[in-house]
Amino acid sequence: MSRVVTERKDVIAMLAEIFREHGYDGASLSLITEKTGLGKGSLYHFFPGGKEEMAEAVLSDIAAWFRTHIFDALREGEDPAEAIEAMFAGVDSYFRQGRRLCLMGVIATSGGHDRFARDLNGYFTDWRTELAAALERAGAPTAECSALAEEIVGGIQGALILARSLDDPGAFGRVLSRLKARCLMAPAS
Amino acid sequence: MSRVVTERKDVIAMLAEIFREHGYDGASLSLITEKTGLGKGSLYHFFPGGKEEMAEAVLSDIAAWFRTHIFDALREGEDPAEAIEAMFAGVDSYFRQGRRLCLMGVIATSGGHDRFARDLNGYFTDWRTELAAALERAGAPTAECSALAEEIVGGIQGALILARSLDDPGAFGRVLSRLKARCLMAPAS
DNA sequence: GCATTTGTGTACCGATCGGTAAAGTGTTTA
DNA sequence: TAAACACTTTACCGATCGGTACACAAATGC
Repeated sequence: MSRVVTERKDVIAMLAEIFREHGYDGASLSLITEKTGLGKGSLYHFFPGGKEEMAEAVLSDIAAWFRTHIFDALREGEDPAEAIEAMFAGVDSYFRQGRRLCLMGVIATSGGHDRFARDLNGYFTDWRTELAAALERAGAPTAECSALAEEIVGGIQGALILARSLDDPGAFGRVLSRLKARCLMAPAS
Repeated sequence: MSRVVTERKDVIAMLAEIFREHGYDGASLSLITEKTGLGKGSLYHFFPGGKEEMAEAVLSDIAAWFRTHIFDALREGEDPAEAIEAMFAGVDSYFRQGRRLCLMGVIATSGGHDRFARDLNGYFTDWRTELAAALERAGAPTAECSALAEEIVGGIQGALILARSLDDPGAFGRVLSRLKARCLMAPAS
């Protein structure tokens, strides 16, 4: 049944926060052991590939979350406008109203981003593609959809950086609602 | 007169590219000595405070560039609309059409961002403030200006991350031109 | 000329880096 | 009950980390 000891998925969740907070290079093994409460032995038991496998596991975990909670809804939702609205709500919640960074963005600006280029590319490509398709289904002009999706996906990343840099999480929500307004406006245009 | 040997400002320019490319933690002293061609002795002669002073110098150098080339023009330009247009052109050029990351953004997503929080906050605060003021002078509705400026400054950061992650520098220019269009649209609304 | 400043190269420091090895502790299964 | 498995602890590895000390060379000032 439910065990008290730490399972792999719990470790991944903790690792995600550590990488988010300190970046890939900044997340040293000693920091990881300290924050997770797990010794190196346990860590290398779960992730024989070491730090790189840890980050890989976290990234693919995040990618899976977005796929099931955001992208799939955009693609399969009956009402595309509703799915887009749900996307904004989900994003706001996932990034804790601007208090949490996007690990994909963190890795993208990290030195060793080449190592994870495939994950990053897949994540942003999927998001852009699915959002563009949903926008079109919602009635936005075909020519507009791809560029608008690009603007929104990028805008979310930028808003997170802005909120963090200004030490003003509220900036995230403000930008988010403006981006959402653009979506609702597009079909009418 | 002009010397062949490396001057402090040349070192700062090289350091900027190294930090951009590898992040703060990823830019090791050995990497810095290799890329700059300067030994530790020279480095610590220019920057007695070590790596932290190097980053500090780079950040204040960047802040100064934006102040003189972007912010001042936004504030003092006779034609605010023209100054905004120049801002977009300057930004596109500065970030090499999306092939260069913003070091402020890189540091913001870096673990040791607390150390440079003041620089980051100043940079983004100034940009937002000056752009909002220019927008208002250009005829945008007062209530709109601050939020629009926030959206644009954030949008630029996000576009850089997107361009890097998608390995598609063109995405930067596309988002940039859409953001610019929003500025030109605002006064009319 | 000589002294001073400015810049450089080399060797070294302790601390920490990511990673390994292997003995030990449970818990599960046959 | 005993072998098998899952997980942890501890000690250790060589490499690299950021930083220091100091002798040394090149330019500069008088």
